[in-house]
Amino acid sequence: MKLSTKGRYGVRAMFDLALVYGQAPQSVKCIAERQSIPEAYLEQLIAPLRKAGLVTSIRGAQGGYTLSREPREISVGAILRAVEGPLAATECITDACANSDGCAMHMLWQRIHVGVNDLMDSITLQDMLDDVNTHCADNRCSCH
Amino acid sequence: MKLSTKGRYGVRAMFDLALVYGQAPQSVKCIAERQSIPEAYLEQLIAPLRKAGLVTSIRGAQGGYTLSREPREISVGAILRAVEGPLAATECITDACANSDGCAMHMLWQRIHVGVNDLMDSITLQDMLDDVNTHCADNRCSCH
DNA sequence: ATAAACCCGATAAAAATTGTCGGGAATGAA
DNA sequence: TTCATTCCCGACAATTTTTATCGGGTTTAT
Repeated sequence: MKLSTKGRYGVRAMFDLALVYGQAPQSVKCIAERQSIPEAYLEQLIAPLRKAGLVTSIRGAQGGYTLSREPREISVGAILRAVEGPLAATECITDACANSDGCAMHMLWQRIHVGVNDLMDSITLQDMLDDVNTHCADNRCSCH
Repeated sequence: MKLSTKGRYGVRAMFDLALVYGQAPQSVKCIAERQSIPEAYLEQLIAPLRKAGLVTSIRGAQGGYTLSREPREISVGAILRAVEGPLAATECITDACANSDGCAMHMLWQRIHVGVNDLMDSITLQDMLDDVNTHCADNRCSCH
């Protein structure tokens, strides 16, 4: 139950885009530089974010990425699922489970799965922007 | 954010012990057989459980392991932390974070860390035993 | 045209996970 | 006492996942 750099990079990149929401598209290069993420790696991570419909790409010179909807409508859960796959899942959850009829183990994994997803979905990029305005002197600070 | 087999095996072994709480100690061999876990691997997983004070070992013939306290007092969170290390942690959480003063990223990881740990700590082995009695025809069923 | 930038698939290095193995130490029972 | 059982410990090996890197193709503003 840890967060991989994949997940952390993904959220940081999306938060970076949230900070300039409504402005010009941001190139992978710029995001990577600001967030100290290897450029080629971030490029890989942003692909699933696009496929999940979380960012919109604009190709060609002066192109880049923007959030595809308001920060309020993008949850951390959606970002993590896009880059990391199902959260807190076991085979019990993703595939069919032979003993799904009341099995204590199955019920446990289910409970954890739902709990973790609810938690992640309850936090949006807008919440993070609000945190910045309320608590943060420097918008550009970034924990790795 | 997935559960490794380490974590799943750990919980299953502890649940197996909970089912016979108050009875004779269970050998690693028996637990491993019942739960279809490689014996030598389970032996490795049970060591940290003992070091965390969750199980008590009895050495020698007819020895084995028992829960070191009531199922009600052992949470899934405690089990997972024992075998997998800190849950949902980033360096921000475990180590000191240079930008811990109000950084939006740090606040996010902190929120997730607390949320996940609260969730895991809110479920005990007794809760699972109750599930068995309420919903489960066969006590021995086990999702992998 | 040209440079900027997205897009895609293959590959490689590093780390973590998932085991396996051999032998030592404690203990109950014959 | 002797023996089988069982916990205990450290080292090692196989596999998988993570974390990248690279080369080349496509699109588009200037």
